[in-house]
Amino acid sequence: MTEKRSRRAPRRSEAERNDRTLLQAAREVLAEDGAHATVAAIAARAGVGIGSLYRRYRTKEDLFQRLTELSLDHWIEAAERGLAEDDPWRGLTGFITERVEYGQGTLGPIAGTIEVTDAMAAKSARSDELTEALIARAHEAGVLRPDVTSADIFLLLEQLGRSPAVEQLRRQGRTDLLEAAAEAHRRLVGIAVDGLRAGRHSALPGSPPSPRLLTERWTPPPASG
Amino acid sequence: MTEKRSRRAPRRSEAERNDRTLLQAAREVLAEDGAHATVAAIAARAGVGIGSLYRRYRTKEDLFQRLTELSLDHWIEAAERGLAEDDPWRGLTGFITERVEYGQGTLGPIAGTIEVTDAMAAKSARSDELTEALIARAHEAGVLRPDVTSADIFLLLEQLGRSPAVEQLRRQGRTDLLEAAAEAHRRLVGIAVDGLRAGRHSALPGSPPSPRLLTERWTPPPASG
DNA sequence: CCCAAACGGAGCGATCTGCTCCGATAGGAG
DNA sequence: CTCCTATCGGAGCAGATCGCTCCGTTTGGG
Repeated sequence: MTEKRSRRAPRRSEAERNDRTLLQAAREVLAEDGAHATVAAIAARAGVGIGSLYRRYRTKEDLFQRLTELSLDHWIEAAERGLAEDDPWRGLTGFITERVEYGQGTLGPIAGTIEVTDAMAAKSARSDELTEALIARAHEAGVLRPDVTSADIFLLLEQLGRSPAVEQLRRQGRTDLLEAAAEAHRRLVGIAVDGLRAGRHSALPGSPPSPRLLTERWTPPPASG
Repeated sequence: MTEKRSRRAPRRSEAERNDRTLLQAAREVLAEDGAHATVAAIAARAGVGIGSLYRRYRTKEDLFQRLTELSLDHWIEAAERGLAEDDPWRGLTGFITERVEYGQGTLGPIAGTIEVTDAMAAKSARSDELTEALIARAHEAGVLRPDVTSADIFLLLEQLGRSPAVEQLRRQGRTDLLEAAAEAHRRLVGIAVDGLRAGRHSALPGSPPSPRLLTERWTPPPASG
C-alpha cells in the first residue's frame, strides 16, 4: 500500500485520522439530532473544518452512505455473535440489546433520504439473513413467543432504537440527566424483551406485519400523482 | 354567555368552528411532523388561512399550550376510565393502550419548548396522580411485575407514543402503507405490555429511574455557563 | 342593503443549510 | 533550514424555510 504515491504528501496522516474522526462524529451527531443533523455540526464535533469534510466526502449524502455501511457492518457482526452463542434465547436478546445500543437510531432518520448503494444493499441483505436465522433458531427452540414474526422484531428494533427522553434532554443541553435517561432506556428494552419470551401472555392484536413494510422503507417516495 | 356582545357579529359561528378545527389539525400535524410542525401546515390542514389562526392564538406557543391542556384532559379521562375498570390489570393496560394511541407523541416534541402555564401544571399533576393510583393498584393486586416503578411506565408511555415507522412513511407520503404500520405498532405495544405482567422474567438492568427525569423534562434548559 | 367582523394569503425579516472558495498552515524532500 | 504543495479552516453565498404581520376581500346578521 505504501507506494510512491506519497512523493508529495505533506499532511497525509492527519487526513487519514480525520477520516475516522468524521465518521464517528457523524454517528454521534446523527444519534443526537436525528434528521436535523447538519454538516456544520458534524465537522464541529469532529474538530475539523467544513472544508476538510467536503474533501473526504463529495456530499452529505456520500458521508451518510459510508456511515450506513459502517452500521450495517456492525449489525452483521452483532448477529454473528448472537448465532455463536449456544443458548438461542441469550443469543437473540444479546443481539437485540447490542443492536439497540449501537443505534438503529443512527440509521432511522437517514432511511429514505439517501440513495441505496450496491454495497449498502448487499450488506443489508446479509444482515437481514443472519437476523432471520437468529429468530428462526429461537422459534425452533420454543423460547420465543410463537405469534411474533421477524417483521415484528425488526420494527421493535427500530422502535427501541431511539430514545425520546434522551433525545429531548440532549437538545436541551441537560447533560446532567443524560446518563440516567440512557439507563432508564435500557430498562425499557428489558421490559420489551421480556414481552418476547414464550409463555403465558395475551394475544397480539391484528395480523403480523407485511414484509413490504420493511423493504419499501428504503426506497425513495414514489412519484406522487 | 349569549350576551349582547354580538351586537355586531357577522361571522361568529364560522369562527368558533375554526377554533375546534385548528386544535384538531394541530394535533394531527404535530403527530406527523413532530418538532418540524409549522403553523402554515397546521392552518392548511385545518383548511383555514394563517391569518385566522393568528387571530385565535396570539402565537404558536399559545396554540401549543392550549393543545397541551387538551391532551392532558384526555389523559385524565383515560386514567379515570382505567380506575373505573374492575380488573386492575385490564384497567392499567387499557389506559396504556389508549394513551399511547391518543398520542403522547403529540406532546413529546413540544416538551421543553413552550412555557408551562398554571393550567398545564395543574392538569399534569392531576393526570400523574391518577396514573400513579392506577399503577399502585396493579402493584397491590400483584399483576404488575414488582421491579417496575411508575417512572418506568411513564417513560415507556413516551417511548411507545411515537412510531418511527409511521412517521417516516408519512414523511415520504407513503400513505398506502400507513395503516399497516399503525397496526404493526399496536403489536409492539402489546409485546411491551406483556413484558410488564408479573411472572417469570429476567431482572431489569440498573436501578429504577429517578422521578427527576420526568419532572425536569418540562422545565426550560438551565442557563448554561 | 350595508358595514364591521372575520377571512385568506402574499410577503417581510430573520434564520438556517449545504456547499464553494481561497488564504493560511505545516510536513517532508532537498 | 527552505520551500513547495497537499491539506486545513471557516467566511460567506445562494437558496430554502419559518413565524408572523398586514391588508385587501368576503360575508352574514341587523
